[in-house]
Amino acid sequence: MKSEVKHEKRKNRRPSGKGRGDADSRQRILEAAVALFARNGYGTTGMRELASAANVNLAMVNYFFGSKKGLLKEILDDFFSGYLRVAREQLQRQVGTREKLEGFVVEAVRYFGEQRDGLVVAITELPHDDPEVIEHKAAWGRQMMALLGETLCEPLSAGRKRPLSPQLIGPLLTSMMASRFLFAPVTERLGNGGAESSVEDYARELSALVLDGLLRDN
Amino acid sequence: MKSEVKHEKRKNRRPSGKGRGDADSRQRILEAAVALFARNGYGTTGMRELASAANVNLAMVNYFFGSKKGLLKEILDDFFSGYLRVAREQLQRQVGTREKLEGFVVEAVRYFGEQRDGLVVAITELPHDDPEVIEHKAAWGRQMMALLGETLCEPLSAGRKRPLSPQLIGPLLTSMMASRFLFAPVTERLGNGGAESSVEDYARELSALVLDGLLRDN
Amino acid sequence: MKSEVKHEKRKNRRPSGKGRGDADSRQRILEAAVALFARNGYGTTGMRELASAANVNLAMVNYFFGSKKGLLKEILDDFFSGYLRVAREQLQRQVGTREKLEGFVVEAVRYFGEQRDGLVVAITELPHDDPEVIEHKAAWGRQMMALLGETLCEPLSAGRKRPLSPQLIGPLLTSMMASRFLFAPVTERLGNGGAESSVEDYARELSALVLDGLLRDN
Amino acid sequence: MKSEVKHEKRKNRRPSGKGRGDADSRQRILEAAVALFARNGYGTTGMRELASAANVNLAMVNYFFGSKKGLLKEILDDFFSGYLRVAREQLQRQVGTREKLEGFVVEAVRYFGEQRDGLVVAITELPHDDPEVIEHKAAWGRQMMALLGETLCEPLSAGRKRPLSPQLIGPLLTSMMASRFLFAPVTERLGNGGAESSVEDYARELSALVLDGLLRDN
DNA sequence: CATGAATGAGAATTCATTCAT
DNA sequence: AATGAATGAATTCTCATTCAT
Repeated sequence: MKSEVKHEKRKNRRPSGKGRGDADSRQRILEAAVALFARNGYGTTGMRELASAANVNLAMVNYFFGSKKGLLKEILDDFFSGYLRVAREQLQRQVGTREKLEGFVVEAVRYFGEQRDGLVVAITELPHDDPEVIEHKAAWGRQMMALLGETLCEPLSAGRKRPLSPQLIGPLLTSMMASRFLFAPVTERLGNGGAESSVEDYARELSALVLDGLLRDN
Repeated sequence: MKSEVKHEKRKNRRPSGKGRGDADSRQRILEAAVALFARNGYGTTGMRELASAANVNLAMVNYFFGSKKGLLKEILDDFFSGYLRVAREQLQRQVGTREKLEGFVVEAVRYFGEQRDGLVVAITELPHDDPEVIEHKAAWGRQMMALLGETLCEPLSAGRKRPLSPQLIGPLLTSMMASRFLFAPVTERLGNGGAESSVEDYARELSALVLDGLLRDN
Repeated sequence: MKSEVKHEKRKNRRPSGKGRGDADSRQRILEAAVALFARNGYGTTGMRELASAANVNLAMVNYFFGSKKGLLKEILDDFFSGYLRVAREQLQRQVGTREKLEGFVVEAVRYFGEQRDGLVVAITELPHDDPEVIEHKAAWGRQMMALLGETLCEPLSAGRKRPLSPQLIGPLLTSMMASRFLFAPVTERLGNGGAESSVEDYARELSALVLDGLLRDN
Repeated sequence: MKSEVKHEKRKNRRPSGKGRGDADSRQRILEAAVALFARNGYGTTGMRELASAANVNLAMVNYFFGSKKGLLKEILDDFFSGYLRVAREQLQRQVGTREKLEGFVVEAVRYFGEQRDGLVVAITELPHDDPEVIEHKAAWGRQMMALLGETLCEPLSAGRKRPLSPQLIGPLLTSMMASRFLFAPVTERLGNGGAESSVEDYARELSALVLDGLLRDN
């Protein structure tokens, strides 16, 4: 309550200006948190574990983020805002639909690859309907849906019997692109001999699969 | 250790035939758990919450499942074994590849629809690499990969420059089919006016999208 | 309360007369209990652990002994009654004091060696003043004190300035004879090269020391 | 693991100098623990009981000592280090063997009298071979054995047929000196009319018996 | 005798959070 | 900005015990 106000002000503080190149505590917490939440789950990760991984005092987490949930919200916001930005950049270009989609898939997959842990946290927390967090997710979802509706569903639905709704392809595309990263801990255990393709190849392959299905009018 | 053995034996017990219409405690725990884990996350759900939802004494959870993690493992096993069964039934039929895939998607989506909560638990716990749980997931993954390799990747890779690996399409197909259920809590918040398509329609639509992409040789 | 009555009756039951040579459950429980209590402590040992070590159903412990504490009391009684019996046999003989004492030390040490676990339980539970158990211990203590007073303290005090009280030499003798067994888990860790003397030698050595002191060379 | 390090540092903290006459929490816990463990046994004493006896919050025990076992280890270390110190002070003096032994017995008994509870905990936990605790005990045992070997066994064994090993007389002397305190709860129940000798008298009497034996009149 | 289910209390531990310094 | 102490509630799990079968 009161702490919300407090850390709202602190949110964009700079590293205390000591001139040291030392990464500041706030950032270290964020990095440790996204890594731990991704690997152990939000609920399972304790704040002591987190504080010691970030090499900060336990009380600093609440000092900077107000609460554990505030930390989660910031992680989700960071991830979703980046995802939405990438989507906007690609889907609002003035090019053909195929090109738009290709660009979106390639760049979104690249983003996912860079933000693996953020992605995993976002996806695994998606279905959990915590009252404080769910509205955050819905807000981002709304924006993404609107974007997809305008830039993709309209042109794609043109030649189709049944129109494609953003409610269908939003989750669908996101899930597809995320699949590799979501399953990574398991597929790595399967010992495929290290023949794992690069993220770039994965993006291209995925793009092709997606496109030639979606573009085919049925 | 020793308790593992014990409740292994208890696993398939019948309701003790007391003539009471009262459902078996073990089953009630399982049902309450899958629902709560799906909605709140495994780590976030407490055993008090769970026990009271299942209307059993708190200690019964440990009595039947040994630990909270044991309960999770059983939920995961239940879901994955059903998924694998459905996959086998559809993919090992002696029909064309298109028909096989259609059958798989339709039936798997139906299964996912019936086991929404189990699906959500399985997916959201996928990336969390708990040492005790990860091997369970890997074991099921291996079987699924083998099945997909034999029944899908081989025929599909025939006319392609680069072969399709089960490591790619396993996660991909699963994610696609799961996407609707995974995002449900968010999409429901978006107020699409209840114009949600039925699971059957969803399955067919998905099947079409998947197929015409995958079958096109590029 | 009511169970006291119940198991009082059961106390001296015979093995159900099936004619099988199989040691009966009650005995197995007793043996497992004395071993576990000695090694892990009474409070630390759980009844599940006990039941499984004795290879009996968990409920059988309460069936036979009424409660965990009842089991302890029986163990203590078993040990103390045997100790008192040995003491009586040796100390009430019509021989010289030295011979009496020698006999007592040798036979008591032998008994301790045979009942190591019982000894350890008795000694380690000695100082713990549980209201239900303490009277048991006091009752045996009284008998032992009386015996020592009559048979040892009187003759020994004859030529002394200050008389030897049973309150002094009772604990003293018992502790001395028990010392080897009490410290065994630690001394075994010290790696004395296995050059451990036999219980018989230990008894003789101890007897000499008790009688003539450390400074006397024998 | 990580918490081990933390409270290692906390170990020798001073009372935070708040000017409050209030004794340090850590110390209060230690004192309450040694008293309760001595009277009820380590396993039987609960942490709620302990916390409320020490008048601290339940969580402080783990905060300061990491675990209940950590608390036990510290209690044992405190007692054994003091015992070893007393032994060193007396046995390493440059005096005759008789005088050394007399000094040792008198001072050790005095120490035992001052640390009754610590003594009782140490002795009653001696035979319980908890993997985490046993090495602690063995470490102290080794040092004591070495000391006794050098300072006592060598001179004493001079005029003897069979040499006296520290493995024999270490436990023996310790047990003898501890006997009074170990049996106290029982002997007090015996109602000897309060004619209990002082600790100093006990020490002297014991010293005489040890040196010259029961049969020698002194 | 023996069993498995069940119970409620309690175990030790960890939780997220607060606060004075 | 940072710290260590402290808190009360909650955590998972185990306890000894009971009971119907």
